[in-house]
Amino acid sequence: MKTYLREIFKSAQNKLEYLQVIELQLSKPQDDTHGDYASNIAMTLTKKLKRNPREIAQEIIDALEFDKTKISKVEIAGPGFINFFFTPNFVNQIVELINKEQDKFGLSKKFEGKTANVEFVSANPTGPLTVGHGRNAVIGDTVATLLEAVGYKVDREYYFNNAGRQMRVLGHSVAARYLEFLGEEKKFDEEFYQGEYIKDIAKIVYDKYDNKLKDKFDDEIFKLTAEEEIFNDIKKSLLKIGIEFESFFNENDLYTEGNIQNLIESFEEKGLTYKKEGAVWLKFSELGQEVDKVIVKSSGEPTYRLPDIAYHTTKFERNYDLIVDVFGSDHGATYPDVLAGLKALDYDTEKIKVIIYQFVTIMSKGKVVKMSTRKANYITLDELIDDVGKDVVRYFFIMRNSNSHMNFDLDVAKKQSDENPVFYLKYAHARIASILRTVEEEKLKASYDNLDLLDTPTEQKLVKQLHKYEEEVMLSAIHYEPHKLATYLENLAALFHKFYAECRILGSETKLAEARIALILAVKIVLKNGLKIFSLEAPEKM
RNA sequence: GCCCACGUAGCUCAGCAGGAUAGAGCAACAGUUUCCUAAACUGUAGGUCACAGGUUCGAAUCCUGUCGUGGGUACCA
Repeated sequence: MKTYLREIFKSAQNKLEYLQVIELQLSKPQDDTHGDYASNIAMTLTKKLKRNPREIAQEIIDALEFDKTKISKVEIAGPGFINFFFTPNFVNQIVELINKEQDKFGLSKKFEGKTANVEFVSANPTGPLTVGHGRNAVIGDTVATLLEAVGYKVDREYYFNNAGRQMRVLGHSVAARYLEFLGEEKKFDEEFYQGEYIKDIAKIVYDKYDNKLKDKFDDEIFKLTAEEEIFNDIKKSLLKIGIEFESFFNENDLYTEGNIQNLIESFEEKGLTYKKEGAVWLKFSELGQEVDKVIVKSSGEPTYRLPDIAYHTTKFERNYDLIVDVFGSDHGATYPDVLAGLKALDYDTEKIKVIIYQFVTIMSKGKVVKMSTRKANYITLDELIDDVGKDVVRYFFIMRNSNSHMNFDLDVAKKQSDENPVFYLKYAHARIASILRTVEEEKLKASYDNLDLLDTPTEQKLVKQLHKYEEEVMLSAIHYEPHKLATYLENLAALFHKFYAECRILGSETKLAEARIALILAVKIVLKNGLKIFSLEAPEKM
């Protein structure tokens, strides 16, 4: 529809010169008595032409030449909108197209040949994934799928750090629990990880080594066993919600491969570093940041900024066209440093897109649950999945804008899981499947010969919603906003349920029934394709 | 103090690439099953789009300020 309008406006440019210089904006009016598409072009021209907008609108309409079998009506409304109404005959052609393309419908080749790296989760192996990581995981995975839907070849990447202070404390925590097994009361330090899983890991060490590590509190075994066990659990949890990574990137490799050292030298060569109080500072103030910051501590250890920058240089060296990072709002202040550092080294930071999502506030029994991995007062992602199911968890985390603070009432989620919107979507799909089973028994089949019979307001709304699918996928992908597609699918399901209530198939005249079957087949395909982007099941029965 | 995000119906949130009368779900109330799945549909009620200015033909949407909420502001990651 939109393409056709652009075409007829283009041909009219010869008649009206002012159409050549102005950009044509087409919008979908909220109220359908205002047509299928509206243009504000006459209003934007008022100033330039110093004429009444309605008058200009009339002049434009007179200059437009269009096919009467496609456009049924063009009218001027309100202050000077030009409203276009399409014929069912033209609009309904999409039904056949969708049925022809099946699961390819909605996919785009716009970014074919381009590669993207999406980094997400990236939790260090110090404990099980929590509900908080869940939002990160699902946003990252869904954005990756959306990018694939518009043509990108995507690598999902998990970045982790198995060195450093956090991990030392983890090792000590296990060692302390291990000593408890041996009956030795080593005081369990307050900074140790409190979770029960530490005891499980200590038990594994004990089973393997008995009491041989009794006097080796600092032995690497504790840390290594912990890392291995915890990572296994993390991968299991991820698999449980349908997420698999192409690669796990170990921060430690940046040290052993020399990336860190090379990076420091690069900064030095550019004259961007200086020493002060025994530490190495980077001149962030010359890179558009407020103050200079330490990149190597006086102890000789780099701060987190250095490996983060070095890590991103590897992404550039791996030649990705697009680099996406998914961070919680607690990292909001660190990524500008990374970008500034990369820019100083002449990397094209335009390729980097950072998605910052706001934290999920977990409510239980009317109270806010404060989460801390170390203190072990958290709800794990596994527990949540077991409680409400994978699909509800996934949908819950992408149905809202990443920028919005989200409240998650655990009690409500458990109690009302039946009323979750995800069931509404699935039910629409299952309902169609059910109709199709019945229709088959009645020996009725889909036909595209009389699609123009689908002309009631309800049917037209439903068909027009199908038209929007491709654009919604594209917009959700290029703006990294999965929730837009979720809103779209809910609207589609609502329109279908309304159609179901108003328009029967069995009992209708055969030609109409066949056209309606074609329509619901198309709706089913779009629902299924949309649900697939979210990695949700599209059930045939419920 | 400074930086980032948010503030829309009782609750959870869409709408924010400026457009016509601000939407959905839940909760409340009233209806709809001899008829393809009632996990559905229809209707009623519910709003100073935090507040105050500005930009313009037009602002929930863009800009400035104020208030409120969350996060950040380390030689922790």
